[in-house]
Amino acid sequence: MLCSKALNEGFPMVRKSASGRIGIADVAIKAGVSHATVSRVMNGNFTVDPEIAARVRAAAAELKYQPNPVGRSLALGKTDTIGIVVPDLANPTFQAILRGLSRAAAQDGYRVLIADSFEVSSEETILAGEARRRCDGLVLCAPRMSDAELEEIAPSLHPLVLINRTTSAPGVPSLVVDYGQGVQDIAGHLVELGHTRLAFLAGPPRSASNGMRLKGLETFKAAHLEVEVTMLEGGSDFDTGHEAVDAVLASGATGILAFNDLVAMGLMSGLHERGLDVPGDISVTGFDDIPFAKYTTPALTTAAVPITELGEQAWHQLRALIRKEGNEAPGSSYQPRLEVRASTGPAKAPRSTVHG
Amino acid sequence: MLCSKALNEGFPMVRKSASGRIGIADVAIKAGVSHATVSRVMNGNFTVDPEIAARVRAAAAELKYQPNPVGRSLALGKTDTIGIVVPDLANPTFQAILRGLSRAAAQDGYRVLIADSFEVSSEETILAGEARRRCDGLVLCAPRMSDAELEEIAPSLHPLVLINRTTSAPGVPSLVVDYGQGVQDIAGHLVELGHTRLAFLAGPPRSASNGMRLKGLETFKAAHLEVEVTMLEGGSDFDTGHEAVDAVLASGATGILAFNDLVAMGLMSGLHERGLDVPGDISVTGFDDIPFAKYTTPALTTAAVPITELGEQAWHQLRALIRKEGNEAPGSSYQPRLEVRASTGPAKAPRSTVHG
DNA sequence: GCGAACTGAGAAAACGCTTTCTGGTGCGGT
DNA sequence: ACCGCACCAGAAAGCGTTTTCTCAGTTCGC
Repeated sequence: MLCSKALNEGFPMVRKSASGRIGIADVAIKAGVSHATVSRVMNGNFTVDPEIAARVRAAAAELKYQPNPVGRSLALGKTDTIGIVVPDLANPTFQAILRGLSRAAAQDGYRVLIADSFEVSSEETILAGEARRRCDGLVLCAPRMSDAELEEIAPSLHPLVLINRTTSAPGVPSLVVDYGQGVQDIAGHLVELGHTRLAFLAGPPRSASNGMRLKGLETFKAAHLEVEVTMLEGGSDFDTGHEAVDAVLASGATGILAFNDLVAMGLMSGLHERGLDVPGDISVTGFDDIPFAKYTTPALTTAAVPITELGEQAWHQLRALIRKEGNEAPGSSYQPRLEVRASTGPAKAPRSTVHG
Repeated sequence: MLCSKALNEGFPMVRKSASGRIGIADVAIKAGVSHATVSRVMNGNFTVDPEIAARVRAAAAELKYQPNPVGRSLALGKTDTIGIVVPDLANPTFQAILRGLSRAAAQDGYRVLIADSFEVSSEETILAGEARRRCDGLVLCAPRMSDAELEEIAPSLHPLVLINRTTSAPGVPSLVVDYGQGVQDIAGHLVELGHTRLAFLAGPPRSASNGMRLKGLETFKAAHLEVEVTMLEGGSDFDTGHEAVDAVLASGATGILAFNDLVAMGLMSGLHERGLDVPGDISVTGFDDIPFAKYTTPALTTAAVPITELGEQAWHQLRALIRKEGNEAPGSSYQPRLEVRASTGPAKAPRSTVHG
């Protein structure tokens, strides 16, 4: 008590650079003008006498003054920051989206704040809310939460853009890859090569993109009754593929559609260890066309998704929302492009069905 | 003029939720208490009558009130956010660091803001400054800027931790991987296998970790005069390795130390296309032990770096700095672990030197 | 030569929160 | 019964900006 009082007496309202960091006030004092004028100069407001402006600029330079972004944010009501929530930062797909988003946003002077939900869907809601409050907008990447929950929180997250997920909440653009068409293209490719027994090594159950693939395969099966398609449980990483070898062999399939490139690579590796030849014995396909896919042995047949571009587009959509351009949130769909490489080849010996 | 005046008269200082978003004031009004009390309740201050606290909590819940982090940040002088600057977000190494950092920081309630300098060193200084001002601390990842510049800006960036780079500026912990020892281990492994002609496929010239590798190789050469080591220019990605095939073959080396796993994979892919066998004809090694390394064909011999852990440790160091624990910024060095897999084998035919 | 319009800069309010300061109430001690 | 102390909640002062408001000093027009 006494102490603090004594201190205050010794230091009567001087404060100056109390926080240690120099602020607008210091510049104002040094230049002999008011805070307001300094602010005007720093923001390029031309209603300031050029001579005074020069003096302020000199003072600012000398003190190496840089405006405090937090103060600015509070006054301006914007942070020049956007947030992105991803289910798993270790996943190359989300890394690529993040990269595209970050690059595009940076070009407009925005930074990105990341939030990794580690695939636990209950965290997503909280993370999204927190991130949104600190930012001017949010990108929700393949959220694992339920449709109902997504729809419920969407309004409070606006401006919001969704990647690989849709919602009926209004004003929320969605950027989705047409995984359904992609798997159909891949399956078609395998059938053309003579495969009649296919297997799909599925992804994370809660993943919407996995759902889209499953739906695509249903469509495919309906159109190709002669083809047998086995569904196998899986995941989204290497190890999933590696551990699925037994299940894959047990299925008797000769053409394997892996959930994504990672799973395909794990699977190929496992098959190789068993002494099986790809594509001699079994054809394997991936999805995404991650950079590595070109360089596996054999090079992986896959469906290329312009994933970095997706991140970039996400920023453009979000920017439009932030700027309140009444673009009615179009959203868009991306068609994967079949990329035939060396991991697929003619079926070895059709076992269950005889053609021609 | 007249308009605005009329407006003000009609709306005399009501404001309420001017920003559209509900604030502490709304809760205060609803609960019939002051802002201060709401703040106290929200922050778990127990000097509030339980009954009033309950009323406030009810009001907050009903209005779905969430404190505005920007206002909080300004008042508290902290943002609960840290920044990380990386030279290239596409590089798996930096992705892994980011992941480790993000995960560790999240556990302490901190978020991370990313800044990608795209390998242009002049951007780094600006990005670092901007990021730092928005955050409570900064991680500078393998900065490409000069030692002088780094030392100059380091004080203004404090709390700061460096990854794979050191500086003489005080109070800046450094987390470095001992790449020098790593390449020596790898080179030693190749020599044990009988290789006497090695080649090093270098990384980005400005990369400090590349410098450490070069230094390590110098040490190695001094200790193994019988071994010839060719230096080849390179980079840090797949394509670098893929395009280096000619240079590698021209060198006549039988053991190739690639800058990292990516380069090694690209190289193996290129060699495979030329019909060369790894490790039959040429042994190839990588560095980092990225997740993919286990799954290449042949599986890649490499030096494993606990890179995610590095990101994690970076957070712990930064946290200590933020909390002003006087830990005198120890920093630490990580030893890579040689991971022998299938991409290295006995030298085919020692050409220039004959042993025992 | 005087009022109106204009210019430019300072004063002050606002942004949304935390925290110190202040003051009223109720209690216990003497 | 009175003084003092502890308690608790409101008032207000920050935090570092931007921006509106205000007002003094000019300039212009008539």
